[in-house]
Amino acid sequence: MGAGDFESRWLAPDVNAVWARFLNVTHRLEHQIDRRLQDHHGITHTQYEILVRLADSDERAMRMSDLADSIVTAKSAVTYQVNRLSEMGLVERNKCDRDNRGIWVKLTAAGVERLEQAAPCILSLVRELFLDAINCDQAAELDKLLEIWSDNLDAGAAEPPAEGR
Amino acid sequence: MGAGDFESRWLAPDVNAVWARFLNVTHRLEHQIDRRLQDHHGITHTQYEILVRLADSDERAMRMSDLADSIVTAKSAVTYQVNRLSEMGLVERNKCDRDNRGIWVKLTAAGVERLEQAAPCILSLVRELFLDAINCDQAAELDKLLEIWSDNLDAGAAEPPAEGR
DNA sequence: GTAGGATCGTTCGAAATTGAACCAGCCGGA
DNA sequence: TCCGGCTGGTTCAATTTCGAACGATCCTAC
Repeated sequence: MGAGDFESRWLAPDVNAVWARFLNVTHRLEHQIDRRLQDHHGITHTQYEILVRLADSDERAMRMSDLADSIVTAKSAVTYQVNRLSEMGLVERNKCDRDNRGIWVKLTAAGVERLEQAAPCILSLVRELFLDAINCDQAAELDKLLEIWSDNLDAGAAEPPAEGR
Repeated sequence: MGAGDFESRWLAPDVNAVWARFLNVTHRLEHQIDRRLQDHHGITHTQYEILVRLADSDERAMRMSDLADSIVTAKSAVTYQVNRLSEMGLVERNKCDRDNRGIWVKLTAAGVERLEQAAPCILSLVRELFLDAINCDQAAELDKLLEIWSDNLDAGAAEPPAEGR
């Protein structure tokens, strides 16, 4: 249904309810995962995500800004967290060959080990809370939705000044 | 960068990928909304959520702890944000009749007004990014998923010490 | 070459979030 | 009545995040 402008009935019942539920669920999801990670593995969710992205990459290394894009945070937050991980010895900061201003963040052996401890625990939690209980059709549907949303977000980010506010 | 995985279906292969995508999408979604709110309406997403919950409630008022449950944050964060909103004159802190230790947070006229300015803008963004592009079937499917996840989260939160594995 | 603009990563100050400690008021049972 | 435990909210220090400003490097056009 197109029909863009409804009047000041800003609380169209469905939109608001679904959206509120969505926010509630995603927040609680992240909260539980974060807690598990901190209690059992001594790292935050953000730090865990960094380790995962590194482990998934060729050479187990990435540039700072790719890391910032991948996770979705400000660059300064990545600097902060990578320093923290470096202090813990889970990550190594090296110069980037191709680009002298770049930093090549690399997973250390200790980093791999820590991740191998944490990942099964977290993945099983993710399955338990998020994936196990939904069937294939729902999963396929979810995947479609994620793709659509992702495209929408790309488009939305591309047109910042667009149209009459 | 996704690959077409049709028959491997859903199970083992890419829990990680779907989960990563989910996180990425939700973070970007919140980020864009937050930005719009701050740029155009001078409040953060958290503050906006507080105003919305209040507006949805009878008497346009709520207890602090209900607010904390509704949004998903620590109680101290609610204290902080409600103070901030109170300084802005969008919200009023009163004693609670029934319970002397309670605080009755109430939307002011200015709060209603501010919300009525912001809400259409935000809801249309939510529709644009999140809802418009999915059809009724998908929306229904999503709603089911949200319910399942919500139940899972309730169950997961209920059993803190037990660990199957 | 070289100037101009974009990109990379850090630094800094301000804001937000968290968890633990804490006080005060509620509630149940002896 | 009184006493322990529970709940509602606040405070405080510590952590994390953000955005803007910055120096350095890359890149393209001239």
